[in-house]
Amino acid sequence: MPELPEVETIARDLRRLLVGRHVRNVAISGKPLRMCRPVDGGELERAAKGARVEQVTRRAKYLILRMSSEYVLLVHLGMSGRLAVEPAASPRPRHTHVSLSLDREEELRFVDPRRFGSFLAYPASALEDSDELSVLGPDPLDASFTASALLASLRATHGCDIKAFLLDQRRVAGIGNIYASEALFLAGIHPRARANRLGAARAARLHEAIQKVLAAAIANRGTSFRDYVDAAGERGDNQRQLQVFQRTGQPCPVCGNRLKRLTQQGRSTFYCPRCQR
DNA sequence: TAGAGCCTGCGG
DNA sequence: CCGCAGGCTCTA
Repeated sequence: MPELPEVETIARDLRRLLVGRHVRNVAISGKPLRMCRPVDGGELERAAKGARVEQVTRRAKYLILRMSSEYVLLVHLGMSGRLAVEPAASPRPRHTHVSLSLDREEELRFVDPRRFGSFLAYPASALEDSDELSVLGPDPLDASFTASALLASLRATHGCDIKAFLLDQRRVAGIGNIYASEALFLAGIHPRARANRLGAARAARLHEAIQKVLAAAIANRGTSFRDYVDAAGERGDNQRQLQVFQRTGQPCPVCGNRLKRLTQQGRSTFYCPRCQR
């Protein structure tokens, strides 16, 4: 469900809500999360129990909570994950897999019906070299993500579609299915175009489109297409800005042609066959 | 570099 | 009942 803009919105919310707060207790559902990996309750307790939240940051689609224990919590929301600060007295939602009780009678809850997300604890010193972060490409809003870096990365591929390239977190980290379609539309590039055949001019347009689409989505506090909500339970506003995502059959906002859908890597792609070549 | 698989829930 | 869903990992 959440891509970079949604995770960034949650990170900003949690920064305001959590920094300086103390974790009193840790409770887990015991159900395995991503790839059947159980939440390590012991490690979580070492990391969080009695510790203070010092910093909240984001890397790609990961949230990073730096704790006073010299541990970090590394959270991925998968498809259906939610993180929210709620009154401890409120009933825990179905599929609450991790619950950190805080001061002031509140809880930080990780709710994830499909369990594609993950909630991990790492010693802070081991975070950069973790399996999760060490393989990630540049954050598309980071200074290291330049048009020429994108071009070089495109040229290093071996014939994959540009859509698949954008979803590959080792190439660029943070883009998901919504913003891949939206960025390709804005750049006028067909989703089936070969990544390694894009020239410098088209790579530069794609680079600009990616940054534009993501920055706008962050400014709008994310896209709430179905059930994404921020850390306070509020919906985002960016769904009004989407040009092609889930608009099969509707007129292209630029040329009026019917928008189409195709499947790549088992995921839907939405595009305008006339504007995108 | 594609495809299957992992899970639950929703809407047609 | 079916297909689909904003992600990722393992396999061949």
